Amino acid sequence: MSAGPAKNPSVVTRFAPSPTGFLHIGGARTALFNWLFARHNGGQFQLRIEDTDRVRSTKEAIDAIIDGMRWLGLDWDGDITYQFERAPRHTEVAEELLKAGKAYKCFATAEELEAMRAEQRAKKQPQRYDGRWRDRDPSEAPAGAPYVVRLKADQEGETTLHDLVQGDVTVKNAELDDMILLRSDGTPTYMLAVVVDDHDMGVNHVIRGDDHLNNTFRQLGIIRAMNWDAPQYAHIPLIHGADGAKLSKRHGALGVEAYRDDFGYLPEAICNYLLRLGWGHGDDEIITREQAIEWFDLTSVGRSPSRFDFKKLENINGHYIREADDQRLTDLVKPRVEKTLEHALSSSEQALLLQAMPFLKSRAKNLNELAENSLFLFEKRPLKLEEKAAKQLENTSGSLLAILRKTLGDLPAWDSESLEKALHDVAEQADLKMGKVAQPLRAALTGRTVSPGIFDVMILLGQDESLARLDDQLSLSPTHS
RNA sequence: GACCCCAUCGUCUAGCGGUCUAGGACAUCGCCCUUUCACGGCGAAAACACGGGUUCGAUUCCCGUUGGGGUCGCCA
Repeated sequence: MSAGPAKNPSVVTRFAPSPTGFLHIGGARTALFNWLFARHNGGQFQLRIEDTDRVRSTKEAIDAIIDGMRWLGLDWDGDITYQFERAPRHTEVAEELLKAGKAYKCFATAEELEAMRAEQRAKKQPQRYDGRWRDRDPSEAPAGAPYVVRLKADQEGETTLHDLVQGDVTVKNAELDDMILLRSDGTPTYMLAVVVDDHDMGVNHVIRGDDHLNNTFRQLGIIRAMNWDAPQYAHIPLIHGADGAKLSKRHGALGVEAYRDDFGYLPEAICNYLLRLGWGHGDDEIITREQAIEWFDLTSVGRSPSRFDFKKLENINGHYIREADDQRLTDLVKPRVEKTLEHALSSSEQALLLQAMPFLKSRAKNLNELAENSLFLFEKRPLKLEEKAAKQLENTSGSLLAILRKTLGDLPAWDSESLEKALHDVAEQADLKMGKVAQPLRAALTGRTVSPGIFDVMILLGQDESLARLDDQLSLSPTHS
């Protein structure tokens, strides 16, 4: 039954995106892992919007993130926390640290610091704040001069992080400089805010991108200064583009809504793909949400970055399309078809789409292909033939089409059995292989060389429409005119 | 430049000292099924980065090299 790793209902995870853009694919995976870990343990999964950057944070981005989370089925517990609203609390902690002598005021100007860094760069020294105000008294500063509050970080010893994914990572405390807690305008920085929020929200498992690994040591400094318990950390490797470099737009660094709207992927396919990127469960490839919840654990998360592979995503998406409910697919494909057709589908056309879905869905890897492949059902006569289809008909004798037209026209019953027999008879009489008969017929009926089975096509189209489309081609046939 | 992380087929991965003549999946290439295209089935090709150790024995442990990545903001 419960084959998965041991459960711990006290687990609290969170996803904390900054709303400066859409929910990108890497963020989606981080959210998924946090969600899975919480659900597996029967714990809590929280959503926190890190909107402390007032200039770059937008309402649109917040909506896009929430929309993306919902689409992927990643539901969170409780209300969304907006970090900016908690600024007073962050400031309070900074003041407390200041009072306890664990933080201090630094009056160095931005220009001064830039000069310091430039010098360090020139001397090929590590770039970090040199602690010039660490032991000076504020009275040494010009009256009323602006200042930032910095953490008085430990200079001696080293810190070892027991990361749930990366293992033990040790960094010398001397490597870390005194980070800014409060900006000169009094607003809290990200470093302070995350630590305080995670603590106050009871977050005990921080699962985030590898790019935060170095930050963790700084954050640990604040936690130590406050005498708080540190959460467990799990730094998951980043997703790279197909070329191994940082995920660029061209290589998939798009918002999840692009995967939904532009590429036509199903959320379950995205989740399955993302789950397998960096995490594995033996040889399992297709993993249901229930299995994922049951099996997910942090110890099986890989330590190396993985490359984003559209081909594999397409394959998985194709699998889920084949599995998906016909009505659901019809609803998803309808707007795409309507966009191409430039008019709304009538209720009978929608019914036809639904009826065709079982034959369409095994041939598509995404919803765009699905829509594209269904177009022949709705196109108005006379059909515009694809180049290959036109060529196919050119190479077909008009007499064969005429025989087909007559045979099919005389058919009293329009079901697959009758149609199959009719076509076989025609092929036999003309001494042709089935393909030589079916292909031109397909070209005439769909305008393409690729379609669902020819009998299915005829049934979907109906006898009248099928014959009419055949007539269209017959009237154009040189041997007939 | 400093610090940190990573390293199995083209890609995602299984492997947790002997079971490995290294398994699966995607992609690729054959064949089969077949009215086309898919689906499905069968098969092929394809990897332990390199060099040192440790060990009776390393893909698995340690060190180094190389190669990738991340971080060094009054951004998050």
